[in-house]
Amino acid sequence: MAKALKTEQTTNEPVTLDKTDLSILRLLQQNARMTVKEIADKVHLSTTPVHERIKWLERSGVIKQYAALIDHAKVKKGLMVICYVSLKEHSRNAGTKFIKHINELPEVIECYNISGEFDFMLKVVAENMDDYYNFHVNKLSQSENIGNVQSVFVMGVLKHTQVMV
Amino acid sequence: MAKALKTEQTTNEPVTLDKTDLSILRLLQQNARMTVKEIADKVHLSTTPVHERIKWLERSGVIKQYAALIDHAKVKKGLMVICYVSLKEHSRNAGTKFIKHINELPEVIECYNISGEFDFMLKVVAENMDDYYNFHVNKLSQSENIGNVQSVFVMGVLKHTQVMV
DNA sequence: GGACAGTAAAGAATAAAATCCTGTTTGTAC
DNA sequence: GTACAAACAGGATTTTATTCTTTACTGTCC
Repeated sequence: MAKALKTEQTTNEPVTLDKTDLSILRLLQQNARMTVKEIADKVHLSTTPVHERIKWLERSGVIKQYAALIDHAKVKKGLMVICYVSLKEHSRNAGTKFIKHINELPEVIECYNISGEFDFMLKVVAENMDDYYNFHVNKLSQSENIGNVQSVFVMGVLKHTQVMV
Repeated sequence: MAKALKTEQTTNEPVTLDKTDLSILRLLQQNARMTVKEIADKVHLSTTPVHERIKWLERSGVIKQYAALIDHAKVKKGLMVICYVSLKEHSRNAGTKFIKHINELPEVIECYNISGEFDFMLKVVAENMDDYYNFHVNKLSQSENIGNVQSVFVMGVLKHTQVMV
């Protein structure tokens, strides 16, 4: 049980994954509830090595989380908006404050620092247009450092997968 | 066990969730491996009702998937790019072909139909700039119907949560 | 008020899965 | 060939999920 003994902790270094690791990852990305036995059958191994590999993938930080994915529309968050934001002031402190603000807004489910005209790209979910307008005017724009904001509305989700390896 | 008897199948209708359902959802969005017992303790119920509620959330389609989330950088997919695409021709058939193409490209992990200047927004992961360039030139642009393509590079992930309710 | 139906939950029994332990196989260095 | 380590199989043990049975609560009809 070599991998089990590696004390590889969460650093930012990429790790080396063999064919079996990748097969296991692909299966778990699609269904995190798949049992070790089921995975073992699919990768043609017994449960022990599969279990050890999964634990190693968790310890090494390759698998960073197991999450239940929710149907937006079912929970009355049918509107998705991509929202671009530029700041007026770009000091370290101003940026930190903005990020803190974003993290307190539950409507914002993703936020990226991006290249180009705007500073940030946000993925926002809301119940409907009124709800989004309220978020825009009363929450997002409350930060005094917000410059421009531009909204792009998502009209349809064509692909949304977790599988990337 | 009222909810257990509801034969609510996956439609697009929003469903009604009470406080307890929302608490359970919040926990599972953060950690899909949390045991029924742990959840039960946190929501101050026994395992039975919690188990039944979870099963109902699955059957009704509120929980659409359990997924292992991967650290991009760890699996050598450190570069994330937001990619805008407009098509030359907008017929139903041309759109369908594009979507089919997108679904065959593993680098594209998300694809949205959007409002505004471009038709689609793609989230793409690649190993590095060369890898992305190769994707852009040899894969994405191979569709004969591609008009404009614009790439925005993600310089940092500031927030990425599954929790939306 | 009291019987009744419907709903929600607790507690215990059972089934299934994860986890751990022991030993075997395989490849490699000496 | 022998020693050693990595990777694995099979089975024992522990933990968890699932099911079953019983109890408690709520509102309605008579």
